[in-house]
Formats: sequence, C-alpha cells, structure tokens
Amino acid sequence: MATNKRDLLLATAERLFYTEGYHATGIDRILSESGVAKMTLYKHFKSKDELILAVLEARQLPMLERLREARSALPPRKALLSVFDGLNNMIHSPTAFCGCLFINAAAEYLDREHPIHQRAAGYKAQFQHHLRELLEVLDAPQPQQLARQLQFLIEGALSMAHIEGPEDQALLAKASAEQLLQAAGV
Amino acid sequence: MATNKRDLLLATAERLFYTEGYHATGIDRILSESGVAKMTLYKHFKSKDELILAVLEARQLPMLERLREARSALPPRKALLSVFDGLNNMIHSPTAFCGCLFINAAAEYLDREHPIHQRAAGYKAQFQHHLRELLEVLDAPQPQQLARQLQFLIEGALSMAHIEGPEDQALLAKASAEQLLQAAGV
DNA sequence: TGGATAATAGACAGACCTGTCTGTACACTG
DNA sequence: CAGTGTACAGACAGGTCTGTCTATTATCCA
Repeated sequence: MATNKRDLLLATAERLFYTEGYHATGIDRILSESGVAKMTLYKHFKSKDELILAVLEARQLPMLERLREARSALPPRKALLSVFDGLNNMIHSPTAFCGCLFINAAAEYLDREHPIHQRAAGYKAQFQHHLRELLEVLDAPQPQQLARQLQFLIEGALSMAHIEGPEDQALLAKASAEQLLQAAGV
Repeated sequence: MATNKRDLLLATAERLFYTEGYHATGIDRILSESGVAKMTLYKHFKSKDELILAVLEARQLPMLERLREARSALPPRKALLSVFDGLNNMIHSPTAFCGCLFINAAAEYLDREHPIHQRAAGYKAQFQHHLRELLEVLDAPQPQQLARQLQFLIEGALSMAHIEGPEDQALLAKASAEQLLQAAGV
C-alpha cells in the first residue's frame, strides 16, 4: 500500500483532474484524498504543472499500449475500427465520463506554447501516427489525410459524448468511418 | 463610448475567457482591461458565473444568426457545406484561434449539471438542430443520425485545429462531409 | 442651478491557492 | 542499538481570488 506514494499521487491526481478539472483541483485536495503529505508530493514533483505533466505522461502510456496490442492481435482494418470500440467502452465507462483528459488539458492551457498543451498535442500526434500506419498497411490512398479525417470523427464523438452525455456516439462515428474507408477503397 | 458598459464588459470577458480560459481569467483582469469599475460589473452580473453565462449567450446569438442567413441565402446543400467554410474562416481568424468557446466552457465546467456546461450543451444542440433541418429539406435518410455525424466532423476539426494549430482541418472535414452526404444520396 | 443617476477608485474581508518550512514518527539496515 | 531515509502533520508566507463596501466624481435633466 505504502509501496509507491508517487503512483498513488498520480492516480488520485488523474481522477480529480479528469472529473473536476485542472485549475479547479487544488493541491490540498489531492493530498487529503490520497492521504499523502505535502512534502512527499513536492519531493516527487517540482510543481503542480509538473504533476499535471506526469499525469498526462502516465495516462499516455497505457493508451498507446492498447493501440499496439490491437494492432498485433487483429488484422489492420479490424484494428483500425477497434479504436471506435475502445471509444465506446470509454464513453460508457462505469466511472464518470468527462471527455478526454488530453483535450481537456489543452482546453484549460490554451496557449499552444504551454508545456501542458504541448504534451496533450504530442499524445494526439502519436495517436494520429498510429492511425496512419494502419492505413498505410491497408494501402489507402493519402493515408495521412484519411487518418486525420478519422481522428476528427473520434475527437468529435468524444467531445459530443461529454457535452450531450454518453449515448451511441462511438457507434455513429464508427459507421461514418466505415463509409470513409469504403470510399477510399479500403 | 460610455453608452453601454455591459456590452464592453461582455466583449472584454469573451476575449479573455476565450484566449486564456475561464478559471485562469480573474475578475480584476477583465476590469482593468475594460476600464470598468468592479461595482459596475456586479451591478450588471450577480457573479462571475453569471457573467460567463451572459458571455456564452451573447456569443450564441450571432453564431446562430449566421447559420440562419446562410440557410435563407443558399440552396440547402450549399448552406450545409457553408458551415465548413465558416469553420475555416474561424480557424484562420486574424485573432488567436483557441478552439470553441463553448467546448472550452464544457471542458472547464465538467459536471453536466453545471449551468455553464448546460448552456454550452444547449448551443451545440441548437447547432445540431440546424444541421438536421437542412438534411430534412434534402430528404436525407436518417437526418438526425447524419446531422450528428457531420457535427462530429465539425467538432473534431475544431478540437484538432486548436491542438495542432490552424491548418487545413476545415477543408479536410468538408471533404469527409461531402463523402458522407454522397453516400446518403444527398 | 440643483439634484438624481451612474460610474469611478480603491480599500477590505474572507477564502483559497501554491509552495516552503519545522519537527516528529516509523521502519529498515548495518 | 545506532543511523539513515521516508513519510507524516501542520503551521506559515505570500499571493490571488471573488464579492462587498465607502466615498468621490462626472453626467444629465428639470
């Protein structure tokens, strides 16, 4: 339990940042909910911003890992479309769905020069890269363009699922994606 | 100049909320940049939250008005696609592009019960309604579904344009929209 | 000119924020 | 047992936040 205070802090911070926002969540709240002392936090992280960066990084790893797993376990077209199934699971997660941790970070740290914004952008770029690689395997014409168009569907479905509440957004987006793939001859 | 302090406050607040965020923008900043006294602000608005709500409402009016204009000036299909041209203008606006004021509001006020989140959701619902009406005129099958799918493209392009920086997102989204319309026989 | 109205500046309270600091308790290890 | 490292509680400083209050100035209209 007391094995790794750093991970405990990261998990608590991620939950609070995700469900209540970055500015709205104070350091003291993270401390009291995790039962960790303030000095311990500041030993592991230089500042609140560094904690946020660490949360984003910690969240990024399993997300990209899941993509890699799908790619190695499924044929490319199915791997591509499985992203929408993952999205559907996320939207209907038993824990409160509050959109995308990275999009929300970019929306609070609006300046594109801000490190937090850039970390969020980096994740989305890697996500896009993953989509493009699958499309290249599938010999899609203009894979980069198509990857970005698919990403619009994904991000749009995420945003709308947060604003409207969780419904069938991921399935609708998947249906659109299939049409776009078909039109591209994939 | 001193004709309407309320409008001056709304314009200044909108600019700051849009470019720096809602939590990050303090009342004092809005006051010093607009040159209005604090008591004047609190005479017009009961609280900061009410100011935010008023900003969203003030922004909503011209946005929906522009949609109505396009609908009466253009044939329905062109009116529908003109939304993407407006999006393109917005993304390449001379003033800093920071995504969507409403999406950003929902991302800072994550709780769907919060009045600010609901106001943002209300705007997006009206936007969707506009798309659906145009699709109904065009006799699209399942106009509601298609409207939502087009909205995903729009919101996704908005989000990605903010995160990546303004590029050709709106045009790419428009191309996808045309494919979806074509597949729907419109 | 006199008086109502509106906006001004700026102090203030009380809460909350981040980040620093002190001193103490506990566990492990040589 | 001594020593070392880790985490604890909690006070504290300095700043910022929202929202209230007072007292003064400018404007407009009868």
